Amino acid sequence: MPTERYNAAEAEARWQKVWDERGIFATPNQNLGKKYYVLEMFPYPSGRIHMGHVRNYTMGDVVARVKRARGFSVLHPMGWDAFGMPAENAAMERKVHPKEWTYANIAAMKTQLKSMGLSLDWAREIATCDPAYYKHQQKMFLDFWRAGLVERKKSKVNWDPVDNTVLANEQVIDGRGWRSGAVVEQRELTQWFFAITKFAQPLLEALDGLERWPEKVRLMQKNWIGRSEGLLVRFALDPQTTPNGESELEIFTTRSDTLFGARFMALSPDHPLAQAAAQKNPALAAFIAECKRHGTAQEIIDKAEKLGFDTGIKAVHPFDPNWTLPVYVANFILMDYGTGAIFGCPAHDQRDLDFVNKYNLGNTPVVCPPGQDPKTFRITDTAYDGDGRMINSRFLDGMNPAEAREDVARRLEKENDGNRPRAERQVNYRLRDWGISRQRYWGCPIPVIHCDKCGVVPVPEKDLPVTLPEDVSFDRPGNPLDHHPTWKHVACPQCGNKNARRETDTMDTFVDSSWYFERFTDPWIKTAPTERPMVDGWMPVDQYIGGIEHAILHLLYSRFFTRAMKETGHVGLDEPFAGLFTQGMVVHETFRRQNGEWVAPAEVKIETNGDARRATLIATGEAIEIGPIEKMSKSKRNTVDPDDIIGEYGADVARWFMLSDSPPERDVEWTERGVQGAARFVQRLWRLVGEAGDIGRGAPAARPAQFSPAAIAVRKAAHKALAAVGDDVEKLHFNVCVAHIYEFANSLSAAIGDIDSGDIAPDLRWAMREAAEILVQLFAPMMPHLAEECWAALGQSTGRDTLVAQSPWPNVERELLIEDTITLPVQINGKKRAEVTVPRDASNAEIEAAVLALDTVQKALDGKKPKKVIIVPKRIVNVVA
RNA sequence: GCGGACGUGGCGAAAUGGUAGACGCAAGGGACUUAAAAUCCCUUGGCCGUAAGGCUGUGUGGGUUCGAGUCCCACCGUCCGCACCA
Repeated sequence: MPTERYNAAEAEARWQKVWDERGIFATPNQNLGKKYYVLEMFPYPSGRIHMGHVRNYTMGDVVARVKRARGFSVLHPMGWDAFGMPAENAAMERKVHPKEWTYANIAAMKTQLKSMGLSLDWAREIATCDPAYYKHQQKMFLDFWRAGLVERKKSKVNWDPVDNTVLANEQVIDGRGWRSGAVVEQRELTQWFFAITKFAQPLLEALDGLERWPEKVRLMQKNWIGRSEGLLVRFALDPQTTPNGESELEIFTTRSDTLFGARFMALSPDHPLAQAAAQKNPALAAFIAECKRHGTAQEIIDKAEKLGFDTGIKAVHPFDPNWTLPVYVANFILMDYGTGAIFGCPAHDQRDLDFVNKYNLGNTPVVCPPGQDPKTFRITDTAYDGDGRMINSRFLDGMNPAEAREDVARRLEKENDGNRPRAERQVNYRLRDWGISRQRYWGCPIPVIHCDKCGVVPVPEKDLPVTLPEDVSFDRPGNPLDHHPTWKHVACPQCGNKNARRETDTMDTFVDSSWYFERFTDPWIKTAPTERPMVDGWMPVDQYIGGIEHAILHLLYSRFFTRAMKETGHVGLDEPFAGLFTQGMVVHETFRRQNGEWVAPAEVKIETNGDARRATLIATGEAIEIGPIEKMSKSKRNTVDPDDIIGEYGADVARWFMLSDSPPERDVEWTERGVQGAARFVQRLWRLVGEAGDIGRGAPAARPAQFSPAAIAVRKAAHKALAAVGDDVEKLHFNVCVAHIYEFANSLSAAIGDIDSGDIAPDLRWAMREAAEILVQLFAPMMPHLAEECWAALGQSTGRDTLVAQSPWPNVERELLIEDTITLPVQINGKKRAEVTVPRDASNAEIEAAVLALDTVQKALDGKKPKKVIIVPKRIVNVVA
């Protein structure tokens, strides 16, 4: 057995080559048998991997390697989310073509990922910017369109007047464009939408079935979809007061029980009735213009006063023809929720109360809280939105609000306003349709042609893909596709009109990432997005792993997309991800110079003196302030480059440390001390396996029939660790797996230390070899290179020539987990006072007798009989004195 | 404002309602060494005690239970998500 230090750099490259040459991680699309699909969220090719990637892909790799060892056909692919803004920014800043920049980044990052030793099937690699990929996306766009899942409609968008582009809500910071800093305008543009709202209800309902998703993510999606049940009520208007004789106003409410507390009606500034009234009322027009000037940025909304303008229109209370309500236009009513109009019940809605208090409209409480006297209950500054009894509400008085809502709904449903009921029960969702149009170059072209005669015409399938032109210029602001001299000018595929134009908008990059996991199941098929037997065989993804930041957007879009693909025949399932795991971030201390400048960890030297730590700048010796621990980011310069770590310590050390310190869903702090601890353990394992292997070398080939107590002890430790790691890895408790492996290594070291090296019995030699092999197999998913090296060294003595990456997961011998005697803690009145050791199969009566015989118990009982003796089998005994 | 999660040694953390602190890091002591590195051994929640041992201890206060870090209620603190949604 070798005794020199394990040389990670040399060994890792060597084993990666072996895996590669033997192609052991390629998963053929045949005889799937027991399948397991493990996937990490694919990266954006920014140019370099970061520690977050290392953590994410290590977790996925552990799962993939364990499942492979357990006999599953494992699909574990990797690809590139390759479209997006940064490539265009690079083009503008560095005069490099987005495609060139993107593919150079992919090449660089692929080299980095390979150095991590991930068990990926690179034969399935895809890049979303490849026409061979986005061709199918365009095909599905057209399929969705035919299926009524794509709409083209006008909508308000965030428009950056400097960059000349639409911005997503996330790209608007304090009302300004994140890049240009320009004040963002609200513009009405005709955009392409995916009709995700058509699936609002199924997307909501299916959340309950996603049992292997974090509760947090399910809840976030539930809130995002935002279902609320209420009543659509048609208020009659006094036509004398409306601009064009309008006689009805529809509102949506969830509080129909408070109708008798109504004091006013309010319209969104964008409401048609408000717009019509403004035509005839310049002051109102001015008010509406003022409302629109205010952005939708959060800060503005928080501070904005509730403002209204009385239109002079009068609405009639649905239960009293003689009761009229003033109709206001108000700045806090959203046009795109409900009907864009409300009735205001100030006593039970804080926002409405603020409004009436400003305009002196008064309020009537209609729900009396429990314990309050209805005669004296008043509302002044704080609305009451709790439960209680109805008051001041005629026929509703005495009911609780839920009963009142039901009563109101029943009455108004029956009442008829000509041919329609006065009210209808309605469900509203907060979820909006997904606007996918982007005025950008580096994205998937929307396969549509605009013809003056035929309107909007789909690109015929034979003409797909619509590819991006490569000769584009980024010198002018705006969309290069629009500026291109020839690209957009085409003939209409329907009528032949020579003056038709291509759609120059491209798709949101979230579309690209909404189905890549389905493409991975057969990335070779050229004629369709998916090959049904394959996609149906592999899907769903059994374990998806990624950051919590995708809890809503990516994961909701993907759920929608899979449903849309099912409707158009591309897949056979609704939910793409059976199991989801959201991993925590990698965080690091921050360092600052006296002048406030951030300093990178590599530039800082840290000295410790007892518990005190002192940092200095290596270059100058200047004292450095050690700041808070924060997410690794370029701006704070607290990043650690995976290449540097892999170069210095090896990939196994990086992988082990990423798994060892914190539970995977929590943030993990990257520390030099921690990395060194992992590096020490790598060498320790190398020595330990060597020592155990030496002892095991003389072992008989066949399993001995009998084992000595020493051999049994070794075997028990091995099989206990095997069982524990096996369980915890299924639960993704990698940090606990790491602890079990440490524990096993410690006990194996101790066992070796106890052996008298003179004459070692064959059964002990056999047990040692078994233990060493189990140890290697346990850490192999986490430190695959070291494991291969150890496995090969152990194999020398038996002539075995296999890869640990291809060896089956060992079977746990359950009988080794059972002890002959068990030691039970003994409590007296719930406090632990003693221990008692009894045979495993002792009866409760025997245990009780043994416990009552204990000195401690005798003393505590002081001659009296215990009130009760509780015996929890194999757990604990509690004597109640 | 609404919703959710979390709170355990000096630190990262374990713990199906059943012996709190496994495992790692850091720290202290020791062995080996001319010395250092590397490695190995011991100690390490707090308080009292020479010791045996005792008391105390999972943010705070209550409760359920034979038994609570774990379940329930209230409060304090931290973090996250959503937010003019009718």
